[in-house]
Amino acid sequence: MKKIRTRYAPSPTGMMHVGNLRTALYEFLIAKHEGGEFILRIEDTDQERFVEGATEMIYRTLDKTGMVCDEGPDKDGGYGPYVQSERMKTGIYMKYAKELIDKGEAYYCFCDKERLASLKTEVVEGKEITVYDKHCLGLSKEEVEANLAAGKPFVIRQNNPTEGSTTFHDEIYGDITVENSELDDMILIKSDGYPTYNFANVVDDHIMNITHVVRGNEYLSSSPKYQRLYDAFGWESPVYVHLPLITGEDHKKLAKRNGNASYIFEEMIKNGFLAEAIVNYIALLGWSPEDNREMFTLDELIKEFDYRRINKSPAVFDMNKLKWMNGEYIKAMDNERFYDMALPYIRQAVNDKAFDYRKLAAMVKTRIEIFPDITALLSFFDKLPEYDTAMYAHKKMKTTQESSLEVLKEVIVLLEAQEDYSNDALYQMLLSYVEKKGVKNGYVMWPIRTAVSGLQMTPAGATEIMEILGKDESIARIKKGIELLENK
RNA sequence: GGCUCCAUGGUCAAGCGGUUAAGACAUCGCCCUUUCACGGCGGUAACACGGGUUCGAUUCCCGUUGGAGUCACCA
Repeated sequence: MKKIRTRYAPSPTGMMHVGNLRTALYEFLIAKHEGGEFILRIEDTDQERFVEGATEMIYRTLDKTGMVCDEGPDKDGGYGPYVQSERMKTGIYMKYAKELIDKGEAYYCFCDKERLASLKTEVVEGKEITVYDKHCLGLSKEEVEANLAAGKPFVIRQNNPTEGSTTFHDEIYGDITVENSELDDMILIKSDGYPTYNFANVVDDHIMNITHVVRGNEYLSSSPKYQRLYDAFGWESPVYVHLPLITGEDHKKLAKRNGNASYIFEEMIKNGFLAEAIVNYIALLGWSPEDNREMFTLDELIKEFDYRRINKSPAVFDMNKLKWMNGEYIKAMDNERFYDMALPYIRQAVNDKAFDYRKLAAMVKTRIEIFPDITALLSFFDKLPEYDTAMYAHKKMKTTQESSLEVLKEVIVLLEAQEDYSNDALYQMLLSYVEKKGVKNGYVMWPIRTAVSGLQMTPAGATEIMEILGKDESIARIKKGIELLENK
């Protein structure tokens, strides 16, 4: 069997969102699952939309996610160049377009904007629908020559039949047939000499020996036109794998432009998501393994990924579930790596106060989903928040404001006498107090924790917090609590 | 609007003619606990509708409805 070759062919026109990333991932997995090759090709045929730095960002993203390509602009595998603007300089697109003209499968078109505008027949949902009328197909050879000689601007259009139908086969969606009369004579070569995406794509995929064309299903309805191109050239068509769309909460396709920044990969990384978690999550958007497994490393995905199990229906991107998964990755993370990643957030939360950062890191590790969660969890260490004394009353702990005041007053004496402020020592000390008093742990711990944190919930128990805070600050906070309760 | 595709809980998703219709997130409750979290246990919640085919349809076919995609000298 032929070695599988897939390609990721982004256009450097901006940010990469999770939809693009998922396409790249599936292309990567399909190839790697069968020991094939994954190729990166930059499709920069739109000179107007080109964005400076977009190509570098694509490299960074692939690098960060571990999708190493076998061939690409910086890794020649004998099929280069891998950037379409460079390929164009070799003249291949024009050469192939002319071959099509010779075969009668394409033709020169000299129609100007005005004439094209007059063709616009209707407006649907704000979009103008134009169907080209094959006007220039009727030009004689002499007229074409004369126009060319006069330097008149031209485009080259595909010449599609007006009768019959075209069918192509997709691995996920099966056979898809479209009436040829529905096929517009799309432009192959633009008036600036650049090929359109449609044309460059087919030519390059063929020349580069791409065996599996994997792309989003927004291309499904135009695929018959690509199929006609393969047929016109007499080329064997590739295996098509169209992927179900990923949508936002609104069930609409993720758009790169005017899209929601929260779906852009780099933004997500900035916002505290892990690349591994994102990759794992999007792998499951449109595909599922044979068993019920959900947690996969990239290598495990390569092993398990069978593209025949790809879904047909679109999938809503669920930020909630990604957060959950991110939390799972954080919990499973190596402590050192977690510490390094958490440190900036910890320092920010405690305003660079001289606490034991490692202990703080250990406290929050199992309690966060994304790194910025750290701030809200730890900022009380920096500054005791204002709080309502009603918090001292807790039904389950059997505490009231009065009982809390009593406990705090008794305990502050013990705490002042206490020298060892380690968690264990404090806990033992308080436990013996609890025992002497003949109450439940929470009866004592709850008011202390409240006084020392001012919060309903904290990432640690009372004694752990005091250990971090140290003797002076702990006592100051408890005194403050006593004061509040006395003056309520 | 034409064309194309899709249709299992709020979301992801298993199922591929006979099942008590899995599992995960979210949600709710209980247990554990120095609060919360973690962890454990459990609950609520789905085959869009109507016709066929069949002994039997979530599963196959047709239609309806609903949703999405597309209709550029953008990719």
